[in-house]
Amino acid sequence: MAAVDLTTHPGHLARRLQQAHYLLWNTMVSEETTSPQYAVLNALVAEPGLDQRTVGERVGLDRSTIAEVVSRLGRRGLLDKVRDPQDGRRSLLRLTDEGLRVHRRLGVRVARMNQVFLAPLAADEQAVFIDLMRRVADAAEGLRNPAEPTAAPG
Amino acid sequence: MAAVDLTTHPGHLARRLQQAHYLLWNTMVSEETTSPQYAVLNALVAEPGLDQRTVGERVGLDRSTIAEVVSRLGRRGLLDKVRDPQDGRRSLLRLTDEGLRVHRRLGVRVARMNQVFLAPLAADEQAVFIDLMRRVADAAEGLRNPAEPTAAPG
DNA sequence: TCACTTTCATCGGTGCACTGACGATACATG
DNA sequence: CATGTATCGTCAGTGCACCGATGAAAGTGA
Repeated sequence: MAAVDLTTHPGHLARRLQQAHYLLWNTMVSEETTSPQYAVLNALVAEPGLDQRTVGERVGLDRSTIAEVVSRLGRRGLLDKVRDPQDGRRSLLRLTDEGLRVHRRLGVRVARMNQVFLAPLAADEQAVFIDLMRRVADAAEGLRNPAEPTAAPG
Repeated sequence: MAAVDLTTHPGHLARRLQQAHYLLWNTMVSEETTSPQYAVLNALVAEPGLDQRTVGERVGLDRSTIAEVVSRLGRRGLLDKVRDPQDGRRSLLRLTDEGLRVHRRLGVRVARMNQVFLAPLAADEQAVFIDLMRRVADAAEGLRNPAEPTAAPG
């Protein structure tokens, strides 16, 4: 009695979606470099020397998680980490040549995987899907950062 | 150079979506009972006495993960676990009264949270979103189970 | 009856993700 | 300069999610 159909629950679907993507990534992109790790590499390609916290913010990882991911990437020699001489609290990150190589090599496979992932949808549906996911994710993340008022608050 | 815009990558969005849902769940539904745990409770409300592996299949958890989730629920006294006398490999699961109570109590909050989660979308968009997520997730999971041919294959 | 194979649960290992607490550094005010 | 506040990184703890290996139980076939 009172059991619910979870296939209509967006949260449950989001979880299944993420798991499906995880598996697809493992088979089509890389078994060594995970999707969050690739996101970090990508952020540092765009902005070399960025500090750790900001990288985490860019890719959607909190401070604890970005610390672990960065630690793994550093252990594999894909990035260097140095204290900011201007601000001793910050860690500045920069890709090594090997990090750049890995990022470049994975790029093609990531694009292929995205195609396979979205293949069940028609082209116009794919665009709608991306848009809807982004709007929901943005809104939910906005609930967490409770305002960030540019103008003066009340 | 060659950095990519991750906000157009469905996998990255799926991860952010799942994280957003995780946070919303924690604040609006429960800090003790997680979303996967609720899914297990729900599956057992629908089919009491189901075996552990099938429950995992219903809610999208592999054998290792369902074992851990069931272990936590059992430790909290929300379900009972007994060996199948007909098949000594299987574990049969059944909710306790407390498990039923928790499931019933969370139902209302889950519905409220789903509304908040989907609030940024118009009503018709919400239906489309659910449909698209389900189709992508189903297809990707289908890639894993390599056929299950009902009729004779080629 | 005796292998062979399949299925289920468990265990160890890895990785992501959160919370809460901590120490170090920086900044802001008096 | 000293005190208080905010920020950054880390650590400990919990939970989900995967893989591969192992062992127990069941089924299959010679």
